[in-house]
Amino acid sequence: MSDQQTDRRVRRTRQALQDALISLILEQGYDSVTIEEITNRADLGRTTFYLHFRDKEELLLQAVEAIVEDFIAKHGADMEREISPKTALEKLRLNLEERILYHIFEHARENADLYKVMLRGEGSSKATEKMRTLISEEAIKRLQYRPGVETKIPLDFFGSYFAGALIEVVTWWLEHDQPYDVESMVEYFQQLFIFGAIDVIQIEPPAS
Amino acid sequence: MSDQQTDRRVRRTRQALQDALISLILEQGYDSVTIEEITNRADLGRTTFYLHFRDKEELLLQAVEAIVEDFIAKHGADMEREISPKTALEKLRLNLEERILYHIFEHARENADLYKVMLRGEGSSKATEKMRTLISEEAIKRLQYRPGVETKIPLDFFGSYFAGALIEVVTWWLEHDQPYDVESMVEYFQQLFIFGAIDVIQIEPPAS
DNA sequence: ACGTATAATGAACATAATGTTCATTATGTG
DNA sequence: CACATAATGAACATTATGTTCATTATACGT
Repeated sequence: MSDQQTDRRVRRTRQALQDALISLILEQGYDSVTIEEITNRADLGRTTFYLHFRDKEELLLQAVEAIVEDFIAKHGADMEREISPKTALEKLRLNLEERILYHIFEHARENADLYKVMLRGEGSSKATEKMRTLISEEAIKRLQYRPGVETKIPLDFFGSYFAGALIEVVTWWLEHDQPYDVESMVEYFQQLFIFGAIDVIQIEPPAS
Repeated sequence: MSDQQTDRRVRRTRQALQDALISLILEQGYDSVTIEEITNRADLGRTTFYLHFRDKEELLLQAVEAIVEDFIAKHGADMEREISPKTALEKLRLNLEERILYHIFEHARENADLYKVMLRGEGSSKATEKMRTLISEEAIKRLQYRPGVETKIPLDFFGSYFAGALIEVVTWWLEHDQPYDVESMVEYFQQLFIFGAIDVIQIEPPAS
């Protein structure tokens, strides 16, 4: 976990700067945070900042990378497992813990502050952009591995749709202080994504 | 359309500032654009900017409001019409021109530059936020008007899911220079949203 | 435990953007 | 054409950025 390579002082300093930036963004928004405020909050000299990062954005991007790496370290194996071909129905029968969606919501809950900043524009746009791309690519990868698939819906369209829906729902959930538990969120999302809104939208019961 | 109330000079100035900001954002990103660059591009004195807007963000937000008002002026009627209760299947039978989704993609195409800036973080986060909220609320409104609806999926969840998916897909489409025509985009989106990914994901044919 | 390498510091400075004031000029409006 | 109001640009105060450098503090290997 903690880099044995880098000087302890460096690790401490970077972590302090990162934490300071996140908390400041949550308090007053990304734009208005100054380098001086960050270093004050982190109890460091202003010049120290420039020893490690070029600007605010670079600091935030590294925070995003760190959290993504953390997720992959913990759940990379699950992700590979879930990619192995299954029908949608089979996937629904997986245990909660076997579903990657479950781990995503869990991870978001555990790192709520950072996720809020990463996902919604309260952070820098490039940080959000990075997350979006990662999720979209992951969704596309899952689809590509299915050999027999034939569909008129283009892969990137599919990826964007999935990433957009997921990120927005996670963001909404965090910003409203997690009004439902993780299990429910996974349920709702899978319902809507796999079976669509047809059951939700229609008034009459489905023609059985 | 063009306010008969306000001085022609004011209209011209504001429009010029707006256009300058949008084009500059698309060239170099929101953050790095300065007031002076905006007024130079618009061929105006720097002080003139402060006669109309407090800062960059206010200017961009007004641009967003303007484009939303433009959409509502043009398609507000269609939106009301579509809200009148129909089953999902009935909705699919509507003519393209009767579907609000169609007009959304069309409007995005016609105002591609502004939409790109509004929707993705290349603009300020508050602008994006505003659009997201508007779309989410509209989606929720449609659902609420259906009296008999019973579902375990919370309304706000539904709204976020819809808004996230739609915005992301429109953004992807614009940023990739509209690789499919409007009709196809509407088709793809409706397919995925209403009937879900089950047809896309599964390998075996559905157990009929 | 010690010496060395390297990190953190704070003062100083140059540069650049912001936001305001004000007297003057230009331009739409009725 | 007269009047109201918009645009202008010079001047100025303020604030953030980013860099340099000599000095102090601290982690690391032996």
